[in-house]
Amino acid sequence: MFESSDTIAERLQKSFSSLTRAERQLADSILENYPVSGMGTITIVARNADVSTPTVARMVQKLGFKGFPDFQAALRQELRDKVSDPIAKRATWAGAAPDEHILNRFTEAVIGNIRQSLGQVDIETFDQSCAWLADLDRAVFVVGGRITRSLADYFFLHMQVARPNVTHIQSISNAWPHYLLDMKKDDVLVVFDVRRYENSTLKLAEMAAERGARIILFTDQWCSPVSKFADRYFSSRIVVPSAWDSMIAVQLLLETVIAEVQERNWPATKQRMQSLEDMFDRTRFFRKFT
Amino acid sequence: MFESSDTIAERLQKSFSSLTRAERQLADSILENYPVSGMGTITIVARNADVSTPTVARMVQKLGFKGFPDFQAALRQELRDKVSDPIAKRATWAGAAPDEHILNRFTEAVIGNIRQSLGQVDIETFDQSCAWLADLDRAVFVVGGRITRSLADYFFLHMQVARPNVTHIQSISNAWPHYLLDMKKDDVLVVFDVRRYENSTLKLAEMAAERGARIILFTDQWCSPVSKFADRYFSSRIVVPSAWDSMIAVQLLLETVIAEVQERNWPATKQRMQSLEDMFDRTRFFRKFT
DNA sequence: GATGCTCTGAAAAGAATTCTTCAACTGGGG
DNA sequence: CCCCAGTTGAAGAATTCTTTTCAGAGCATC
Repeated sequence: MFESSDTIAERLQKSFSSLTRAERQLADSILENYPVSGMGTITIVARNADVSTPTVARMVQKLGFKGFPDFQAALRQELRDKVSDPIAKRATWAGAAPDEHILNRFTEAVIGNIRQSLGQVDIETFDQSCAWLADLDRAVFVVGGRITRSLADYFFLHMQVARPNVTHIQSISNAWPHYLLDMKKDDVLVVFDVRRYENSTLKLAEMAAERGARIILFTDQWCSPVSKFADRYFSSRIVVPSAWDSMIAVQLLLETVIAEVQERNWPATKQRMQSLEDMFDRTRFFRKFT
Repeated sequence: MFESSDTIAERLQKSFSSLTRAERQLADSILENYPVSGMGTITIVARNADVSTPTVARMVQKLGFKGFPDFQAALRQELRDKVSDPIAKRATWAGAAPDEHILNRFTEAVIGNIRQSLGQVDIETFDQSCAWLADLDRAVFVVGGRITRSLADYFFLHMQVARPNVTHIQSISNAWPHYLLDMKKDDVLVVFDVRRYENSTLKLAEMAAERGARIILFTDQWCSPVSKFADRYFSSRIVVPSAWDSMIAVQLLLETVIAEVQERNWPATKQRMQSLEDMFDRTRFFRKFT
């Protein structure tokens, strides 16, 4: 009678003529605020439609469901499909490869991560972080961990272009405390910490906080314990179909922060970039074209 | 503590830092497919998040609800409001920010880059590159440039987990030629080179090619001259609304390659990861949870 | 390395819910 | 006017869900 692909709304309309008076009343009520109205308990759904619970139970069975919970599960699934993003469901990314190719599966997951991570970013956090980083009166320190050291390095590199007074606290040595000597109140410490969270990073953050530094943390969805000491933090989703984690969402935030900081300091940044170019020209490390 | 006007998503984010490990796992699961994931019974919600039912009950109380049914009623009300809102808010990435905010503009550009870059990937190139990298008879060398050194470092780190015999040719010294001594025919050299292309990288690639190494190149859309010597290369779009370039598309390809190589060598990779974990446990550099 | 603390999930008690039965009702036809 | 088929809702039984209790496990501290 029903196609298994039918939505519940379709089933209701298809069988509307074979429903009794109270059942039609119920169907109307469900369709009226579809699909939310069907989400409560059977008691609530019944009361909203001014019918009795057995009426609801009977009707969902008429619709081909085993019982009310079965009906509701179908409704939830429908909503899930509907809400899940239109962009996410896009055609495959690497057009030449089949859907199941790792390129497509991986990219799909990454896009999802980006969406989620961006959706959770607090704008005030972003703007304030950029303001601190663009403030030339504050020195900037950057520290990463085992996995995130390359992110820290990347961030350091670009901050260095945008402004003076940036220090990368290399994670290789135990000389960390030395850096703290130069850290003044209101200086900025940018911390990267993802699973597995590192004890030494936590200690460093704690001591920096004691010195009155502003701490900006980039972490994953499970949130590093450094957040206790952080003035602002960004948490990103990093799960991909793989045995380890993807840094893409973190890097995206990072690049955006860099872009914004450079923008805020544009005159200075521009001049620094120019000087850099000049020096490159003179050293001939780089090729001008091709 | 909470405004009564706060959405549940906001409450979850606000109090995320005060949640425990299992609770964060749960919060994450609820946010992942918001708000549908919170709609089932407490048992279902708990199972989806891989936590116990008491954890769910405890968390919703922390969020200021009287119990799970109360929480769910609030969720339903929220969904009802959202659905009935006639002006469906246009989809932006960072929903809280206006369209013109740098977060949205930048992300939009990055997604475009990813789409373009992925669309141009040749599957044979991808598969062949992974095959070479997964072949334990070949040694792997990695080299980056000024900007790409952190990408090279990231790649090196993860390759090292997946297999033995990986070398990162650090760009800091002039000791490059030394590495060539160990490079045998059919070994693999992974080169990163984006604008401005570096002379020393080009020279290195040329000499490696002479020794019969397989060269895999990651470059930008304008294509480094190293491509002359490369057996396979990936070019990615890297333009963003900023004075410099975005490495996101490159990094995405990179991570996908890593995922595939680890997959191809899974038994070995798994064992190496296990050993690594064991060593971490013994050194106590890392925290197991929280 | 031992002690105290917090957190977590298993299990059970308590509180809903869902389902079933059955009597009452409605409206049409004899 | 009465009867009957079909429908409806009240009440109880069975099930499922929610909450509480409690013991074990992991982390921090000394």
